[in-house]
Amino acid sequence: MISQTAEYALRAIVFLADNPTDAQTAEAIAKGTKVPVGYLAKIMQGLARSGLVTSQRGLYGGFTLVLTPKELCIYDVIQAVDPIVRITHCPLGIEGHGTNLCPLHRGLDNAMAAVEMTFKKLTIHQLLNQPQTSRPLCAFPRHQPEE
Amino acid sequence: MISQTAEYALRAIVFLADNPTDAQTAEAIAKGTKVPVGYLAKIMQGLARSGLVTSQRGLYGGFTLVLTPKELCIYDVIQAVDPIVRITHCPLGIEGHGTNLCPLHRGLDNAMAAVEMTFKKLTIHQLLNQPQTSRPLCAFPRHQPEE
DNA sequence: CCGCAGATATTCAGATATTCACGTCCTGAG
DNA sequence: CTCAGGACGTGAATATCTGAATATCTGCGG
Repeated sequence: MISQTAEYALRAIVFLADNPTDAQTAEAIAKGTKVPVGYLAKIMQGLARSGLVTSQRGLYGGFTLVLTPKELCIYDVIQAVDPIVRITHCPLGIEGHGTNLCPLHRGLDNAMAAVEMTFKKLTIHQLLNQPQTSRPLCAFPRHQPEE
Repeated sequence: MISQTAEYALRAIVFLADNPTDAQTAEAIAKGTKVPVGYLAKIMQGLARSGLVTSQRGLYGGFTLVLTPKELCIYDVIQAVDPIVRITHCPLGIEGHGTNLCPLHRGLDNAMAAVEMTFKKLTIHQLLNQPQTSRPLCAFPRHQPEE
């Protein structure tokens, strides 16, 4: 349902949102989110290309969020790494289904639309400050960046 | 988002619902839904094992729906072929997240719950008799089964 | 110029999609 | 009752795609 890549990307974004003071290196993010370093690097590149984060090479380099957690929703992240693809035309290639889909795919697409809506309404800020649950984040229960 | 397998399974189910008079052979379903025969056979076996369809070997054999289209929802079909797996515990293995997930995965799981709900509310019957769209089904716009 | 850190490329592993061959069971005819 | 053919059942083999790991290159700062 939700790909591993999306999971990782979300963890990384949340990590960045939780440590906004300075740029976080790929290694630091990987450690804090328990994601394989090499793979995370690739994911971060994707996020950078999509404009969600900026990357800085060299000493004291790393990744930084472009938007504030309030402006950033889960949908943006997911769309950046493996996009939710809506059904725009009949997969069977039936002619005449250009504008209006057949009921089957209409229904499926409606479901996808519901997912999109859900993800669009959820911001990173909401994740970090949710009222119901106690813990602020999975891997790091309200710790201070050790330094 | 929705796997190819689920797509195929849904097409097959809809095909059966649209031709309820007698058992449909795998080949017939494959032709009517433009699905590779061999692969569809395997999918149908899965549906049979899940109890959604019954199979009959021999001459005039084939597959038949067990429930009526009104009793069968998309969720059942999808769950039979590649189930939607809900997040029940923190993928990071953080202790103390047994009962209440961290906000991130809580949010993701909520999204999945929304999908589940959407699929559970959509019956095959609704697909075939949707008011908005004109065509009853993709591959076969209100044809009579040629015999 | 040298080391750090991201960028890129290559490779590997696993899952998914697809095909094929053979076995097994059912039906109907003789 | 038997037999032949039709149709599902099962498993293996193949191809393709995605996820993941590794190694090398490029750019930045001191």
